[in-house]
Amino acid sequence: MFTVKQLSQMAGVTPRTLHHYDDIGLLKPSQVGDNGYRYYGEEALLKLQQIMFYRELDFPLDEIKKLMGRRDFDVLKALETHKESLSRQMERTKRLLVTVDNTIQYIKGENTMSEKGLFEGFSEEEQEKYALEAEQLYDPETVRESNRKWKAYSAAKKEAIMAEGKQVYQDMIAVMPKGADSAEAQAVVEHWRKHMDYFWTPNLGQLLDLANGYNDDPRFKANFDKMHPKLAEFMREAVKVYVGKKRSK
Amino acid sequence: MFTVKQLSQMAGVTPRTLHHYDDIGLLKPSQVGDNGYRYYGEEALLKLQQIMFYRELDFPLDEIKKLMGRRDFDVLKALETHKESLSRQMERTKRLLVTVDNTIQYIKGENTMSEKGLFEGFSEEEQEKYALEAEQLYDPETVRESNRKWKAYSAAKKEAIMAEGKQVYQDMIAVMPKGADSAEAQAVVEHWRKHMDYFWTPNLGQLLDLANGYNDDPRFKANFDKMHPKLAEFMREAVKVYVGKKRSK
DNA sequence: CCTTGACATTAACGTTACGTCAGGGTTTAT
DNA sequence: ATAAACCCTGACGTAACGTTAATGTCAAGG
Repeated sequence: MFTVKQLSQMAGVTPRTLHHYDDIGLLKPSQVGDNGYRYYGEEALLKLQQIMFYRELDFPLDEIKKLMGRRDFDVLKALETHKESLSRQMERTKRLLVTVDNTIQYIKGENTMSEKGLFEGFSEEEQEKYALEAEQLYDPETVRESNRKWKAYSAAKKEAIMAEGKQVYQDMIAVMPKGADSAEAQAVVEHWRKHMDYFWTPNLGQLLDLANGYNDDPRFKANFDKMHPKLAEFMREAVKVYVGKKRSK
Repeated sequence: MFTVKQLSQMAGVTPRTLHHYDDIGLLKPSQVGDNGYRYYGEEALLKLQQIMFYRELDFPLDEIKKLMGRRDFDVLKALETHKESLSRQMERTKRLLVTVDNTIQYIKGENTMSEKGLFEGFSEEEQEKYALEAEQLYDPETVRESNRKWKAYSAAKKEAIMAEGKQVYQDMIAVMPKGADSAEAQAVVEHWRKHMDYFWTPNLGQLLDLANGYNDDPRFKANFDKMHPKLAEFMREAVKVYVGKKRSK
């Protein structure tokens, strides 16, 4: 017979944990003394080890409770289910990692930017850094072309282009009340498309990808959010409509 | 000015969430009416979007609170830290997935086992299934040799070997009180090593790997736990001592 | 026998980020 | 005027214990 402390040390948990398991009826002591002391036997140790095995797998306690002493088949099903949830969790974590990474890159870019006193949002370095990843996300050739084109511009020209870009987005915000499928919004999208020619000439599919990228890429998203919190989303909608109309023609 | 519901719908959260953020001082309303109603402005929407961005990355609220309106450099550090914790989480989940998978395999094996009425723990099927993974964990050639050897034995011989194996483990349990470095325990390890010859002849490093495998592989672990909850661990210790002594000679 | 230290008990609050009533005002539309 | 829809403030519930707090028990030594 073991006392709480003894058992807890053998199993590598705290006495409090045993109290808790007793409270919720997951692991009752084999005996209880007149003094109220809990006493556990060998079989309790085995049970506790089973419990801890499932705990390591992140099963919640009441799941474990239902699982213990069940037939293998049920356990099997539970494990399969659990496996899927673990898989989903991993996918999610993977995504989060990418996002964090992107954001880190973004902030680093923004830092260099402000150091160099460039106008906010799309510094040259940022463009380059972005290009590296963009090559994987989008089409490598077009991205490289975009970069070549951009670099060829003079500094003044660059600023003019950026300013025009900002204007486009401001226009976009202005027509938001009209709705993404309004004539006004569609006109701005048209303008935006022409503006893109400074970089490269996207086809309809790439236009969609770009609008989606504005939402999904945190560096873009952050810049758009600065202008208007709904801008990125609105553009996605508007571009979707635009492309839909163009294609149906 | 937006009411709670309006803002909540724009941002995709519940009003309760806004109440909560107000309570903890993470996002206060821009104004509060005489009736006690909360009213939020555009800037609150921006802030909320920021908050939700961090929330998506699984930052706890008080972290976000500290982070908001901080200089980029601090945010960068926080993100780097967070990235590491995400990485760790992913490693862990990866490990759990492997374990769950192993366990599922183990249970399936146990089922076939009992169907075929073989003695518990190490059925032939189980051996084979195990071999597949063992080839990746250990050395493929030796594992294959082990399998060839094992298959060559008659059923009676197999049972005899298994029985001897059980005896070895019982002996091991018997000497546990003496300690892993006791002469008695070391003698049993010696015996165990000879016993392994029925399968193959491990060198010292492989001996260690085996003992570790007893602890890390859930199918082995479960069988060992049936005999004694501390057996696997004790064997690891004893074998470590054994190998240490042999090597120093 | 008494004290001391190590151990045991129960009770109850703290943690995280809200969900979910409950009870009761306010605004808006009909 | 009245109902629908919305607002408010509590306050409990969640998961799995950690952490005091107040108090009882046991074994050993003086």
